[in-house]
Order: sequence, then C-alpha cells, then structure tokens
Amino acid sequence: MEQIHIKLGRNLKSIRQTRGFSLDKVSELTGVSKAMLGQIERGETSPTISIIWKIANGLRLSFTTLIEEPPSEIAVITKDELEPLLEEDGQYRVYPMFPFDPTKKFEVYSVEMDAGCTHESEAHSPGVEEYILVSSGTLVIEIQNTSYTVGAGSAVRYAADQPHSYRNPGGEIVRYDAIIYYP
Amino acid sequence: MEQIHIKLGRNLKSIRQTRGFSLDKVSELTGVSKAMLGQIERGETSPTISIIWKIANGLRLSFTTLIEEPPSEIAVITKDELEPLLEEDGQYRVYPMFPFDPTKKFEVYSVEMDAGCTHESEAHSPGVEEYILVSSGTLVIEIQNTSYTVGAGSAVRYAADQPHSYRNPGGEIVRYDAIIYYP
DNA sequence: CATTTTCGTGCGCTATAGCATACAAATATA
DNA sequence: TATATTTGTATGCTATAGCGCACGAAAATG
Repeated sequence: MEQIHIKLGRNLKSIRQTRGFSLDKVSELTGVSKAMLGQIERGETSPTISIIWKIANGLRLSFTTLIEEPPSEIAVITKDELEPLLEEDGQYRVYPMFPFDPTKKFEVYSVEMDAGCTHESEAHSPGVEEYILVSSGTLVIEIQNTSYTVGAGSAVRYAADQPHSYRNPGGEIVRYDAIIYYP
Repeated sequence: MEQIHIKLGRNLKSIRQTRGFSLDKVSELTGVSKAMLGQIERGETSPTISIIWKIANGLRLSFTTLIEEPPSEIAVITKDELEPLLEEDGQYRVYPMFPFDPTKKFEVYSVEMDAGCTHESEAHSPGVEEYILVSSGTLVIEIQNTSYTVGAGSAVRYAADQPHSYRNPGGEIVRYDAIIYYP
C-alpha cells in the first residue's frame, strides 16, 4: 500500500496549481504555515487531522478529495507477485488482490484450498457481507448449521456477521474469489 | 466549529464499544498503541493522517465514518448570536448560518445590504455554483456584463467561477440567503 | 540590465504525537 | 477472600509535526 501522505501531497499540489495559488496564498487561506504546506506537498510529513481540517476548510474541499486516488488508474496484479496469507498449515492460502482501502468499502482476495482442507472463520462485524465465486473445484460452506455446496462457476452471498466455515471435500484443489463488503 | 478531533474521538469510541473491542484489541488490529488510542478517544490529541489511516484500515472503516457527524442532530442558529463579516464599510453584512464543513459540499449564509450598496465578488474556483434567494428588497446581480434584477421571493442560480457583483439600487435594505456549492 | 517582488525550500526551535512501560481499578477465576 | 486477568489511564521518553524566519532562484517591473 502506497503511503497515504504521498497521495495527500500529490492531490494538494495539483489542486493548488490548477487554482493558480502559491504556497503563500494557501497559507493565508488556511492558516497553515507555508513551510508546512510545502512539506505536505512533498510528502515529507504526515500532518495531523487538525491541519488537514484547516486545509479542507480554507480551500473548501471535501475531506475525501484530499485523500482519494486520482481517478482511472490501471492496476494489474498477479498472484505470483503477492505474498499469500497462509493458514491451516499452508493448505489455505489467501491472496489479497485488492486489499481493503478506507476510501472504498470492500476488499477482494483469491483463495486456494488444498484437498480435504477445512477453515473456520470468526463472525465479522454486523452488516458485513461476503460474496464467493468458485472458479474451480467444489466448495462446501457451512453457516448456521446448514451446508451449501458450491461448484465451479457458481457463487454465494451471505451475511458474514456469524461464524462460518469453508471445506474442500473433493480430491482436487479449490479456487475461489471472495469479496468482503463493509457497510 | 467544534474541534474535529473531539468528533473523531467520539466516533471511534462508539464504534469500538458497539463492536465490543477493548483498546488492546483495537491496538492489535490497527498497529496503533493502546495509549494513543485512548488519547484519541478522549480527544486529547490530534492524530496524524498515518495513524488515522491505520485505524481505518484495521477496523475496516471508511475514512468519513470516523470523521462524520453522528446523524440527525438539531441545530438552531439565530443571526443575533453570529458575528457578521462586514464589508463595504459595514453596509454589506454576511452571516455564516452554516459555514463550510469538509464533510459536506456547501455552505449557507444570509446577507444584508444597505440601500445603495454595491459589492464586487472575485471569481471562485471552476465548478462552484451560487444559489441566491431574495427575501426582501430588490437585488441586482451583474455577471458577464448583464444585469439580472431579482425581487423578494425570487431566486437565481449561476456559475460563480467568474467575477460578479451585487447591487442594491432601491431605497430599502435587501436581504437574501446564499448557498455556495463546491463540486 | 539592475531592482524589486514573488516563489519554493532550508534552518533552528518549540510543542506535541506516539511509543513502551508501569500502574490502578474492575472483573473474573480459584 | 485471595489471586489472576482484563480493563483504561498516567508517566516518562523519543521522534517529529508545525512554526517563524531567512535564503536563493525565478519572474516581474523599472
């Protein structure tokens, strides 16, 4: 994950420049010192929320405008370059394809489960939903004492604010993609 | 304006408690020290954006969730308790009824113009819009070398990214409400 | 050109963000 | 009731956020 204050600096500088402001002008509008503004733009510092608030106020910016990723950027991720999270003795491997990002509301990862493997998952917070898309093998999901069998090409959605478990009963590896949505 | 870090602390504490987490648990989830989390909740400190980022990430919260005002609060504002911004020798008085708030995208103020007064306004940033509702008297707005006469009960909307001026040609006071929208 | 003004960065200093640790109160376990 | 365990707070200490000021480069003005 790229450092947040780098993003902040880039955004601030681009906003300032498109408006044709100097650091002095922004300092006057926001009450933040010119030197500090320069450091923020260069990503040399991680400002406090008070300073960010002053900047957002003085420049009449919404909070997210300062933090958000500049739109439409292409990101290609391959499993090879990712370090999987290993559980169940390495038989359950989680690849964080699109890790959680506070400016969004979800995260996406791919999972590989070896034959015969079982994985228990704790209850998440209320309102959290999981979307599972099985791409190969057959996955059994148990939730509220009921088992759901999901073959390759099928998908499930369920409220994840309760304990649930994944099981690969077959003889071959199971692969699925999971989307976790946070309300 | 209430200090932002007070709000942040309140929100964080309420989120933590509804999820039934201890400070230790949150510290473990976020990588932020327990002591710091306590201080943030008590509003004793203004954390840096890096820390807020860690918290949002660890708790799977959107950025705004931490900052936003708890919904549905009643706020009553009267002009009497507001200090107006005086311009044009006090003949042009601006009352900030709902000052800009980075979690919203607009601000609202009421204006009083004495008889014969004129006020010039600089061009705002691109995309900014102004909504004017005249409540008493007659206001003349000049924009792009064209004059628009707006009587009591009427309203105007225009792109404010160009110079514009307000004039009260009549013999009585003019009052109007203005909404400034920032894209 | 010479001179002034405007711009961004570098410097030294103070206040405070942030950590690890220790502590006191409350709750749980015996 | 005594003993752990878990809670939040208080205490130094270090790193750094944030300021005012001054500097050199660039642009503007004469």
